[in-house]
Amino acid sequence: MKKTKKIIEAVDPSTEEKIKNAAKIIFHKKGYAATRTRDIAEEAGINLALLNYYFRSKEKLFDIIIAESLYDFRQYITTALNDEKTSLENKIEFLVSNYIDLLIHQPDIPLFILSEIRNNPQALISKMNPKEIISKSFFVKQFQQAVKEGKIAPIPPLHFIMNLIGMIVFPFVGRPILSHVGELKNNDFNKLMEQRKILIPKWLKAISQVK
Amino acid sequence: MKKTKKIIEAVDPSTEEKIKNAAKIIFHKKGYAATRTRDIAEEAGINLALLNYYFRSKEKLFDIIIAESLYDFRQYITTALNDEKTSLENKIEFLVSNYIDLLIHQPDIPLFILSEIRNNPQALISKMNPKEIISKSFFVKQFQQAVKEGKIAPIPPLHFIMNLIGMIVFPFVGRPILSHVGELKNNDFNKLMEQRKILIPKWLKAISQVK
DNA sequence: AAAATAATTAATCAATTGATTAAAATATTT
DNA sequence: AAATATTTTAATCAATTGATTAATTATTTT
Repeated sequence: MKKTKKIIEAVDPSTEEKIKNAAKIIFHKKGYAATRTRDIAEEAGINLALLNYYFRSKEKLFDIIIAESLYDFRQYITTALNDEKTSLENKIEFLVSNYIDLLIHQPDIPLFILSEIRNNPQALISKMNPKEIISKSFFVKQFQQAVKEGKIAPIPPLHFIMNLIGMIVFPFVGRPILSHVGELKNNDFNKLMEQRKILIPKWLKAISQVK
Repeated sequence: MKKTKKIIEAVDPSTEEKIKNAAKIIFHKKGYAATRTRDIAEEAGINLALLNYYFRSKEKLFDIIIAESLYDFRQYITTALNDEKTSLENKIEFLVSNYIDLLIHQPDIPLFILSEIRNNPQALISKMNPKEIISKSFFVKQFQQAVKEGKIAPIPPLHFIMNLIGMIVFPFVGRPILSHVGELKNNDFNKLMEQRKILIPKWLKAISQVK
């Protein structure tokens, strides 16, 4: 890393990648404050000094990890919300299904992002810029059109968003409690989430008829 | 605190209370790991040593705070779920309304509990013992009866619980994002939550008809 | 092969932080 | 009022932790 960045990445990204992968695991699981750089080094199987050698500081490494997490998080929403070819219903089905898939593979992302936002709301929110994602989306245009046509009850759209995201995300955030209540094994939980891929769109449809 | 505990509490609880109140604010806002005992002392306006004088350690103080938070959290559910006089519908209305009231006054509780559970799942879950609360509740008996009678679609009850708690809790957990998306002022958010007191029971009813 | 560059390690530093101590101030008891 | 007990404070300690340094090993370039 001393002279040119390009050379390192071309030559041998393995150490750098090892650190990033380890950092992602630990940061996601414990959050910024509870994470020790020594934990990351141990998880990565490298000397502690290498962490600073490649990433300068804990904070800079963290910034990279959370930026990538936010990117994943955004990507699944934006692509789903902006397909101009699909109907409103299809969009919801697509969004729910993709989102649950992401969370099955990276279940710690929501609580990680939400608790880091708590510590530093402005910075992180401006990075994910959710207002623009949603308000400028093709989805919202279709939604407003559906309200106009009387196909959807005229409640504030934010309620719909809360219900949509909440029904997807909350099970993952509350997973330890829910697994305990339902005596779920690892796989049982995922099965329930697979069911929700089908059910949530139906539920949202039913909800949108309530006045 | 040196000799008899009773005397202190009787004589002057104010310092002890100041510390507890400050600890609650800081722990709720930042979580255990990110909280410095010095932050608590400053918030309470007392000398740092007094924290250890009254509570021995950061961890013991934290245990007290989270135990009380869990107690509040439980209390609102258990009382609502176990009134044998009310109907299923009334119980849900009552639960939703009470719960939202609690969260309007203590909006940091859910994310606080959820992120601390992430760090120490077994200990905290055994303290709140959600399985017993729910499975032994009168509510569940009524719910199962309603399914039998065909009044509710026969989906796993856990889905219903996820939706119920998720619709109540998620807005508070995702509040910074949602407020940004909806350009909400402090009071706007609370107004939406007041609306949800009425809407969530209706939505749950609509959902329970979906098959 | 020699020189130069990059990666890795062990040792150490400095700041932070939870906790303690001994003395001072305040309140209570006799 | 004197003696005793309790509360509060300033100073300090010891462990943790993010970060650096200087020396060593590995790799690349000439």
